[in-house]
Amino acid sequence: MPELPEVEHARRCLERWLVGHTVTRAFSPILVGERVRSVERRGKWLRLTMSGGVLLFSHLGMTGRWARRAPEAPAERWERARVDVDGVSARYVDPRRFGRLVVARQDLPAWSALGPDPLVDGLETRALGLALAKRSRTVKEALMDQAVLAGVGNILATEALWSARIDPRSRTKALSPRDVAAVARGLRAAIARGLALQEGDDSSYVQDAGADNPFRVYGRPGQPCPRCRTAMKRVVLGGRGTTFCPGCQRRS
DNA sequence: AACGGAACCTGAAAGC
DNA sequence: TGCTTTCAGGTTCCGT
Repeated sequence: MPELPEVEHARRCLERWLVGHTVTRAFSPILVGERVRSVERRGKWLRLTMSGGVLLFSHLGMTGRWARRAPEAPAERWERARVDVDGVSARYVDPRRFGRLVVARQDLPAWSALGPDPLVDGLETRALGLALAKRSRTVKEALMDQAVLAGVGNILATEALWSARIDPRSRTKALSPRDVAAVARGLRAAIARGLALQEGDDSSYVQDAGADNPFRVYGRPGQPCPRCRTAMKRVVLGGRGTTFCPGCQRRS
């Protein structure tokens, strides 16, 4: 689930595997011979800074992940790229190919345009309220706007709005300061939960095919709301499936 | 400028 | 069983 928690986990993995080491082999010759200085994250983007100032941006799209392998290990199924240092090979695997890897000398526009990152910059209720108020769409769509808050995707938005008891179709303008505070709390909790799910020396998905859904609301239309037992509904907002409880999520 | 919708690509799960 | 449809954690482009 490449949303903020998964990407943060990927960041920590890449940092552990690569920082301080020199690239011995990579998908781009520009990277070979460079030492990896740092691995940063903003929203769903990763930025690796190399000793010579070269930058490597990585976005995991829908199905991307980084996996640690031995340099001599065969290519993974759907492996798209690799970055090797002494003894460690980081493999980029992405079945759907929505992810991106970009070598650049300057920050990408997509990176620079990101709004505040909840972990890097903190998630302030007041700033969130101001950003939301500028949009005239539904709260759910506004939360997923990367310029409002970097890193929030379909799952975090869905879970946070359920926590806040707010109907995802509510208009941002209609939210009270209390509502915004509740959304902020919901997001912080969802991010913390997401991070707690991450484990292992691999940025792969926690849930392999067939594993059970670790979320309370996301992906559970038709099931009883964990809070009030009303059957949860699925609607489409901004082209994305959205699950919510019509019983206890209020429309503002 | 802002919004909805299609496109990008591939696989898994559900439906018939 | 097998063929078809639907859906998927994200972004970007295009036409209105």
